[in-house]
Amino acid sequence: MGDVDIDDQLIRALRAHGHRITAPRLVVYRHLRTHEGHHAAERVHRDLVGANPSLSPATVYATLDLLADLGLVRRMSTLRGVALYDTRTDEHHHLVCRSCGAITDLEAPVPTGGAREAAAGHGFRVEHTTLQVTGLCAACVAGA
Amino acid sequence: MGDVDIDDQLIRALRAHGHRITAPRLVVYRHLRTHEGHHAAERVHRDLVGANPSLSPATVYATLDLLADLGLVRRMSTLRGVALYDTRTDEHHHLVCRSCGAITDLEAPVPTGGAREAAAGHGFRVEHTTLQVTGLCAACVAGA
DNA sequence: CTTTTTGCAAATGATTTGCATTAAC
DNA sequence: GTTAATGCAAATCATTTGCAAAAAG
Repeated sequence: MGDVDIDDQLIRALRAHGHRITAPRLVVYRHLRTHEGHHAAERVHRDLVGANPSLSPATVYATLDLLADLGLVRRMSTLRGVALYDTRTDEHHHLVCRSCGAITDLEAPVPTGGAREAAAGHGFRVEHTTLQVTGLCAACVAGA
Repeated sequence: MGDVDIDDQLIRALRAHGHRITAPRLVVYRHLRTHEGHHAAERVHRDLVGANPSLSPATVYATLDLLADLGLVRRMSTLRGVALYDTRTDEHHHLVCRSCGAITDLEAPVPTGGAREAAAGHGFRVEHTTLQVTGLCAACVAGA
């Protein structure tokens, strides 16, 4: 996906929801789309402020939340403190190391039909499911 | 489980790992075992400080982490900010409302064999798996 | 006695907020 | 022109830390 396509995708989503197209939004979204993975707001700000000296942390925080609301990224659950935004919005799973905190994607089939049915039975409107696999990553098993 | 049994369970776990039996640890653990659910450290402190005026927040934080390390409770992933401790340590799943933030237990069969195999293939030592079902809870579907 | 644990107060660090200014539309 | 969005600084809030005093073993 080229920069023009990335911009287009964001612009369409913003327009569709009555939001304005602004420079910070384009900068943040381009950064995410060219660095797929799990992003902390503070880190995004640090990565971008060099080339965009006027970009404020508050704007990065607001922008990431907006992108999540637009469905362009996904706010992740984390074991501790910092909020993370996942550039992937498709169904996938996570390995979470309880020792070093590393979070990596896990590609595996996880039948969630039963869970979705049970959820619906409680009147819950399911939007997404993801399996969290916690334990020790290979590096931590070897090390500690 | 009576108070004596609760104390016994904690005392055994502490002894097994070379930790001391202390009043704050008994107080916190009794509270958790008599109020099953998802607990924030700050809330636990507020709930207990009335009857235990000298109990400090720092001790509650340390105690909850210790209980998690002992495997008596489980540190939960949350969408935002506050850390939660789950009194359940058995395999179960969570409904997470993205509107009101409510987290409720979900009883449903979720075959995780494929995920566990895939994790092991990456050298990951799996300790626990849990499905996060995100969306809108019944109340929020009705309300907003 | 020795070492861990506690409680307190201060520090930390991510995130949010208020508000005047700027930029979209 | 109007209104939303930005940037800045200050505020917030959960959590952690340093350290002397207290308690466990």
